[in-house]
Order: sequence, then C-alpha cells, then structure tokens
Amino acid sequence: MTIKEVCKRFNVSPDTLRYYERVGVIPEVHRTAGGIRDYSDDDIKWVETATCFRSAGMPIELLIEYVKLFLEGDHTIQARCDLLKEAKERILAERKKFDDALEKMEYKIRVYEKAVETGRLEWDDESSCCCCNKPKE
Amino acid sequence: MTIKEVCKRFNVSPDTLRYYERVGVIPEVHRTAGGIRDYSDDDIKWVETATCFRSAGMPIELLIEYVKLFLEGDHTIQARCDLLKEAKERILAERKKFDDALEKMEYKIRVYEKAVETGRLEWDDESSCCCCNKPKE
DNA sequence: TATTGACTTGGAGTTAACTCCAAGGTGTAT
DNA sequence: ATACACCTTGGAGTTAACTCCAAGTCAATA
Repeated sequence: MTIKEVCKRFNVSPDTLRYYERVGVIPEVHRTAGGIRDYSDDDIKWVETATCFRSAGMPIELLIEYVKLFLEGDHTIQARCDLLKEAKERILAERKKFDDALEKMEYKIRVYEKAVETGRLEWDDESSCCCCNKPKE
Repeated sequence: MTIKEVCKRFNVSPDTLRYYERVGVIPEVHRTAGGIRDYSDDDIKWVETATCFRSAGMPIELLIEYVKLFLEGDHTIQARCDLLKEAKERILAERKKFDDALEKMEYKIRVYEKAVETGRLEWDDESSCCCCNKPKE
C-alpha cells in the first residue's frame, strides 16, 4: 500500500507518516526495490495504533517507548503491559476532565436556552459558573 | 484573592493567569490601588471556567471569543449559546476518540496479561491490533 | 527607612507535533 | 525516451500555548 493510500485511510498527511517513522512512533516501513514506502499489513496496523493513540492525546514519546520495547523482543512484555496500563490511567483521567467540562457547558447551555425563551438570564447562585458575572459597565 | 492563591487553587502558574488575561481568555482582573491583581469572586469563576475548558482541550481562541461576546452584553446570548453547543459537540467527538483508544489499550493489556501468565503471546487475528506483528529479526 | 520578596509589564524563548522545502530519484503513460 | 506526477531525504519553519526574563514597582517586616 502506498503512502498516499495509507494517508487517505487514516486521514493523516504523508509528512506525518514519514515523521512518525523517522522518530520511531512506528517501526521502519517496508520499501520497494527503488526505496519507496510500500506499507505491509503490519505496517498499517502500526499506523492504526499510532493514529488512534495520538488522537486520544497520548504523547509521541510514549508511543516511541512502546515501539522500542516491542522491537527489543518478548522479554519486554511485562514492561509493555505496564506502559499500557499507565497510558490507560492517563486517558481515564483526561476523560474525567472532559466530562467535567461537558457538565459545565451543558449547564450554561440550559441557562442560555431558557434566557432565549424567557428573555431573562438566570444563573443558579450555588453553581460555580463564571457566566453569572455581569459585564462591568 | 492574590494571584498566588488563585494559582494554587486551580493548579496553574502565575504566568499562565497573566497570559490568559492578556490575550482575553478571561476579562480584566480587579486590581489593588497599587496595580496588583486582587481576584474577585467573579474573576475566580472566570478562571475556573477557563481552566476547566482548557483542560478539556478547548482552544484558547474559542474562550477568547466567548469572553468577547460576554463583554458585548445580552444581545450576544444566542451567539454564546451557539458557541457552547458547538464546543460541546467537539468535546463529545474528542471523547469518542478517547473511548476508541481505551478499547484498543484494554485489549492489548488483556493479551499481555495473559502472556505474562501463560508465557505465550496470542493476538486475535480478527482484531486490528498492531501488536500482532512480530519483531523482524 | 531599608531590605526583602512578591508583584508588574512587554517582549523574547521554549516545547511538542507537526509541516514545508529544495534537490534529487522513481515509475508509468505517451 | 521524455514528460509527468509522485516519491525520497535532511533540515528548516510553523503553531498553540505557554514559560521565562529584565527592569522596574509594591508591600510587609526589622
């Protein structure tokens, strides 16, 4: 599979894929005799994992570490497992922050929608919502 | 409340708070006669919202736009509501990516844990999991 | 009142993760 | 065989969001 096809499939740029390979986010990709990238099934799976983890905000350094351990062979299985568990905890913590923000947003949206309906903006004083401050004249 | 206290409460640096104010992520903060920042309750609520939305990955530009609309007054209520709804959709989309990554991670963790137990690494061929490629010798 | 430490500003520097570029090689359609 | 589009590399440039710095001001303490 050409770089172009892989890009289309995972919605990333060729520069990004070459960059990932260069810094070790994915292992070296299979080439044609002429030196042109020709992604194997395994290469594609690595791209899939890299783009999936990246779009969940995992730092590139972590992926590089994972690939490095993988290339070292089976004696790094425990280390890889630990790395993934830590990554999972990170993502769970991040997701919690998303949920907090969602809650705050939904509250604000409710208040604004009611204001559009009734013409009066009424913030619950107990809420720790910033929108209750009135613009200073 | 001093800048230091606000920093401690929201776990951000003084530079970050000053930066937020400078670029308009929060409105101008109340000052003492000497010109030193003395955060009011409302100021603090803005900081809370800013840090909450930022840690959910909302870009600063969006927060600046929200504050700008707020300062323009009540005729921007509909616009603010629309902005928040769009922000909410973004966060939902981001959270979906987190869930996808979590699922992939949990699968890999399960396989690695089994490998640690049994001594054999066995990836389900149907899964689109990159870890099934063997290191090239 | 002098020292000390925290605060102020505008502007420059840093970091992660790309993104672009120039100079040249590959491969396929005429 | 000659365009032509697309690929290669190493290295430089960009962007968002801080983060640091220098030079000066403020405020609490000895």
